[in-house]
Amino acid sequence: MKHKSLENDACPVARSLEAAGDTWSMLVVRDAFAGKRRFGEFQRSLGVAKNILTVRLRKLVALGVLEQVPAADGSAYQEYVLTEKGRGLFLVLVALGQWGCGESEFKLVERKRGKAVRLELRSEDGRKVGLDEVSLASPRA
Amino acid sequence: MKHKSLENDACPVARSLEAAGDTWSMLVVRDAFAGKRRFGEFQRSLGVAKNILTVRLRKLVALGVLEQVPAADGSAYQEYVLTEKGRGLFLVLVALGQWGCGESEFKLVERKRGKAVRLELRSEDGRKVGLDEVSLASPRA
DNA sequence: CCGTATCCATTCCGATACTG
DNA sequence: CAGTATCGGAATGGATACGG
Repeated sequence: MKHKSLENDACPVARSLEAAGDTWSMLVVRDAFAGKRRFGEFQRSLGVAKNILTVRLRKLVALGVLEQVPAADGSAYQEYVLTEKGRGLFLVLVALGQWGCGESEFKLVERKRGKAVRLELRSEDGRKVGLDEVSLASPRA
Repeated sequence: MKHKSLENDACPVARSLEAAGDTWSMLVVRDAFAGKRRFGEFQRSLGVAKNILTVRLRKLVALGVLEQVPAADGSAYQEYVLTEKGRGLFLVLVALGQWGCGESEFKLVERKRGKAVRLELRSEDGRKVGLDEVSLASPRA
């Protein structure tokens, strides 16, 4: 049977994995957040085969994470920039980064003041909430 | 060439994708957070082939996300439970869930008070920080 | 019930060559 | 530079059969 597409799964986590659930997509997004826009920039940064990159870029465009805009330098090519939806993946990226660093040495700073910023769970009234104090009431999670 | 392992990549995002960057691993983790522990529970919930599940469980154990413990019911089998490290993936799961729901209808509640909880960026002194106010100063991101 | 083993189809990925 | 085309090998996934 064909590999099940998660795109229409009831669980939002599963749906999100459509964009995050392969080796390269999130790394492309990471590079996009780092300001990369051109095919060659992604290709050299990631060391991915060009045909694979082509497919991934197309998929991210189809998912509405990236959009193609005419190159700023007047060349005949496209640049790939994050959409509003794509920028929403920032929290996912930060969560992955924090976890990969064991919760301590991940460097995320507020531009204006240069102070460290962290990802946290907060209740509606702004109180900090611990990982073990919450329950997931999401569909099929 | 062999598929590049991200395990030793300089970027923490890339390293985390070793655990999150395939179709099934994060869904297994999601189910583990939902209280599932047994091979068959995962298998029926995910509809994944048993051989693939075996491989994924082994990988998550090897990565220190899950650990095997003797079954509570005295059967000869194992149960798979989240380690401390594995529980750290909760923020990643929440980030994916929030994104999949377009930032609104994701249900995460504080157990004690039943109030909604959200994932946010906060500066060291507790101020809420917007997505566009921060910069990533992480290696290779 | 909990896996392991095997087989086969599909997909993914990397390398290379090629085009404009 | 920015892709497209093609190829082969590796990994992934599904189905099923089997054994503890």
